[in-house]
Amino acid sequence: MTNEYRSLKDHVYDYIADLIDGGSLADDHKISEQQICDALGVSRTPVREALIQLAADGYLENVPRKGFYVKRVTEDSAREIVEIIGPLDGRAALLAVDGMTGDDIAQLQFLHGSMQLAIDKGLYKKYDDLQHDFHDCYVKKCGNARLIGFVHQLNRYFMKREYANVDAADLDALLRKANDEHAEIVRLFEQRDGAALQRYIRDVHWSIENAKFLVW
Amino acid sequence: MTNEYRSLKDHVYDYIADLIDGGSLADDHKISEQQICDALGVSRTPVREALIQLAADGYLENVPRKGFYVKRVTEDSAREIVEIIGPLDGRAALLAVDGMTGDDIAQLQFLHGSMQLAIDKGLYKKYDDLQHDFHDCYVKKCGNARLIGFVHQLNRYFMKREYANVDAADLDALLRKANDEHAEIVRLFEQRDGAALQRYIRDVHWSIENAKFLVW
DNA sequence: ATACTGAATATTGTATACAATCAAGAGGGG
DNA sequence: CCCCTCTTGATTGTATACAATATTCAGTAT
Repeated sequence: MTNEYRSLKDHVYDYIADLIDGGSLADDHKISEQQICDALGVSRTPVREALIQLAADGYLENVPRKGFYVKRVTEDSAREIVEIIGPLDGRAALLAVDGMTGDDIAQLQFLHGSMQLAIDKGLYKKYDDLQHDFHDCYVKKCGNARLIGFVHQLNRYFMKREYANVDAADLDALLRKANDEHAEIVRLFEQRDGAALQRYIRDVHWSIENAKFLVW
Repeated sequence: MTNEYRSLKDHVYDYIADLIDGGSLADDHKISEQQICDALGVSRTPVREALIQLAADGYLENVPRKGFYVKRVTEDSAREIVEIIGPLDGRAALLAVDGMTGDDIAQLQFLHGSMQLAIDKGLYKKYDDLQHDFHDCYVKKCGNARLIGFVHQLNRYFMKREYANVDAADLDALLRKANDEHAEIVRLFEQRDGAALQRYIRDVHWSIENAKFLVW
């Protein structure tokens, strides 16, 4: 039996993390400590502790004597993420492949189909949600908690993509190409070819050359 | 002119991080908040804030209602690190290669020579220090702060290697092989062959197959 | 000697208090 | 009208206080 006690700090952490992940808090939004205190009925101590942890985990940025701000995706941070995610996601697939059940692979197929549908209907936000689920489907089975944490931290930013100033036809083509790659990934999982999976995800699906087509 | 204010929390963070990195705090050691307060003459508030950040950064483990403990390298965490470091270190080399100056490469050569000397003299701890410097020499030039942070977090564990229960001859052979690989890495940097560097570091130098020879 | 019990002590988690700094706005001079 | 300065109120960073939980240890029973 593990220790299931959760401190107020942990509750505050979840509360703010959910707000950010759910999109309720805009980028660069300044966190008001007082507002959190009032909303949850706790003192500033656990709130500040949660904010420090959120900052360390990449959710927030702490400007000394100014406060905590929701970390926005700058051009620089987007590049940083694209430069790292391929090797990590690919490695996760390699480590996960042996543990994937038939149900897991069926789930991948389902998500691939759902994404195709989302593209057809122009539901780009929905596509991003599904893409997140798709990659998480194998990442979470890689058996490496630290790797899972790294990938989750990076994936949070992909959930924030905005397609506002992108040509619709370009975007459509971009997503269709990406989803064709998802089909290939499913195929390689079916074949249990870990080495090929790692290579394909790392060098093709997340290729640095493709990065310039990624949009925020 | 940037904001160079450093809070007490930041000083406490550095103080404890240095203790851990310097090896003054044994694995599993329980951090005494009061002891830190007395040593630095501050109250518990900034100490606790620093401890929470250190835990989020992988230095410490927080057991609810028990306290903060220096994170030890278990068999599991060692495996986790070995599974991740290759792809990241290799990618860092790829990104760094164009920015490496002649001085940087001379530094790599020097460190390679120093490591050879350390092996000859049986100074294995010294070897680990130099190895850390060697990899840091290019990692820090990759232009990706997040990647640098990840690799540093992983490298901390390598600094903790203990060679107590390893056969001396085996260890000697192991380190000589590793340092031969360092020579090849230097050569590839001289040739500015980023693609080959990435492959070699990821698949040969940090190959998962080699992992079983790594010792703690 | 070992294993239990409970009081005494220490430590953690949280609330509150206070000093230092920041942000916003009123008023005055160019 | 714009810019500067000063004042006021809000916010951050830190110290202290206190309640809840954990640890230690003396005393007792087995």
